[in-house]
Amino acid sequence: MTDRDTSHRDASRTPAHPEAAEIRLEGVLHALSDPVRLSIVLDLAGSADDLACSHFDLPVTKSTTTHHFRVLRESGVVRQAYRGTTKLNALRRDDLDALFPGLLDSVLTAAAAEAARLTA
Amino acid sequence: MTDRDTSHRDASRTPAHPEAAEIRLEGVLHALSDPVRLSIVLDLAGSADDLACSHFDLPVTKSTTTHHFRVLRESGVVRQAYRGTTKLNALRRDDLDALFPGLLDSVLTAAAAEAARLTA
DNA sequence: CGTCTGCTTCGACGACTCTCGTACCATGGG
DNA sequence: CCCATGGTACGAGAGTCGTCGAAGCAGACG
Repeated sequence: MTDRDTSHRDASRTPAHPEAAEIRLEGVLHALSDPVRLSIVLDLAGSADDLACSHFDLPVTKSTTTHHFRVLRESGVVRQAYRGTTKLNALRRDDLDALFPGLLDSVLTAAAAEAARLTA
Repeated sequence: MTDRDTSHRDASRTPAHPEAAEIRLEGVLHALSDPVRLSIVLDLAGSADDLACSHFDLPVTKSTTTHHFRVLRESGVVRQAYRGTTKLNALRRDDLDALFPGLLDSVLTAAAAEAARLTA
């Protein structure tokens, strides 16, 4: 722990994220087409700031949860960062809005509308 | 063939479409997450009116084309109707806009933007 | 009538997805 | 230092998806 003091800190454990220019529309749509992932995104959008993975109450095991978060991360929908033992998740609102203006909002609105429609 | 005189005419050969209330957001997003289908929708949106299946120049065989059009129809994205030997396709803009306001437009805009971004 | 065109149906195959359980690692606290 | 906690890695299994070719059907047209 001399000059590599920060090597095992938060930033170094950050998993690989695609650049904004690497985000593909098909990938985003595919990521959002899964009910579990859509609920994650919906929950994430409803909260003001980052949420830990453990916050979500999903009907799948931890392995599957990891898988879904990876799909969301690799498609460019969320950004993940470690903080201690937990992992914080945040929507990449800025990047998505810049690339696909209005898309995220309309999907979120549509998801909320559909949820209301089906539970009515 | 007495009272069922119209049974083999255009309307009767119309394949099954989901009701507007049956359209699911996940299904729509999944349908749009395939490059071939997205290009179909894009082409369909660019044209003023219905387009025949034969109009599209897709990099797949005819069997696969049929498959993609079925996915689009069954997810509620397009409406299909026969006219003679050809089949006409049209976006279900009204239904989609009513269910998911702004979604279709933002996807179309995003697809056009991405196409321009990748061919630049 | 015969044939051509446009689309469908039916397997089939490879690839990918979602799911899981188990084993594992890395951080933080007693 | 040891263990509890939160998340990951690695198969593995069931299911779905995209693709194709070959065969078939329904109108159109000579």
